[in-house]
Amino acid sequence: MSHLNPTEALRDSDGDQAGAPTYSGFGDFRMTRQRKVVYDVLMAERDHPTASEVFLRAKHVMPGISLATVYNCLETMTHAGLVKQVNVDREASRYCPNLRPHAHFYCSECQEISDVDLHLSASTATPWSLPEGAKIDHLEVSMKGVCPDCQARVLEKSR
Amino acid sequence: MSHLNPTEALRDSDGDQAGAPTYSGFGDFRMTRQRKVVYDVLMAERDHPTASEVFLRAKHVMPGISLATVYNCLETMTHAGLVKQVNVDREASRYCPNLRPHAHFYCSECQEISDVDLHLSASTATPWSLPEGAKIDHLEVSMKGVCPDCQARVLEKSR
DNA sequence: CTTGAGATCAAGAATTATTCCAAATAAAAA
DNA sequence: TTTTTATTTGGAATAATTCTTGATCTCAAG
Repeated sequence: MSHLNPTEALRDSDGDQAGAPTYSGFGDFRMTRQRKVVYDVLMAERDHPTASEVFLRAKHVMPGISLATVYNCLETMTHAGLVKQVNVDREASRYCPNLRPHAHFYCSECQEISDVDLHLSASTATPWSLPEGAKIDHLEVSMKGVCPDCQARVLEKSR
Repeated sequence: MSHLNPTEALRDSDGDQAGAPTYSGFGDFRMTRQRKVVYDVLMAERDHPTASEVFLRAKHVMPGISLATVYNCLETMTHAGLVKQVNVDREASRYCPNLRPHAHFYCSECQEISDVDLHLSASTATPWSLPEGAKIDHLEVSMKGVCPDCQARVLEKSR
């Protein structure tokens, strides 16, 4: 819940030419103009764009930004824990700013990815039992199937 | 448990030169010599090799086999449901012949992947609740962390 | 205000896993 | 056997991502 929007750490956030903005560290890294753009782009739509899609969107705001930089920003922010990297099979990584524990549902009909909340606490039951003594850093749950909307459409057709 | 070893469908299974073996379809595809080799290689060790690793192992048995063929075989067999493709992040896909529902645990210390059984039945609780009306075809659960062995070693050192 | 150190950005080359292609070969069907 | 179809192969092509290198930027010290 209470999680400071990291871009608030950026003073002087108007335009991208005017007087050079003053930067300010956020956590362990500098919230530069390009990083802010990338982050804002991710926050703007709650979908799961690939790096190239982020790149395209970022160019609207900052035409000079480079793909390499977008990759850099995404990696930095992923490490910093501001965004999550989502992988479905071996397709291009996707990124999302949803920080709550969640799984991803990939619809093979409309190719959209949606979030599915995960309820993980010491008490909730899981369908797996970990080997004694293992330490878990990351858990990734991804599902592939047909989303409710598409499923409805499919059933409709076959009537 | 009772799951016919698919290579048993191959008559004349000795050597790979002798008189041309007689082939026989298995399910929907031909169990060719190279497919048998790839499958046997996977069954031989219960680890999670990448396509290149499978390729290397397969060459011991059939020196002339090509990487493209290994990829083809793995894809065919994955579709046929004989092997599972395992993806961890965007690293090279790995393959395993464990057909039971299971998750994968990737140890960031020893880089080994191990299987974690999944108990999925209509009755078992899951930490997620699916959107009403969705149809699930595949579920992939993968974890990253430190396996019991490495964890023990780590704790040992820090004492 | 200038300078130095270190971080970040950018453009393109390089890498890596994987797929595609077209020709050769092998297996199944006739 | 002959024909038909599937499979194998080696190499080229692709796509996402990483690497490299020099330019640029920020912060803090002088």
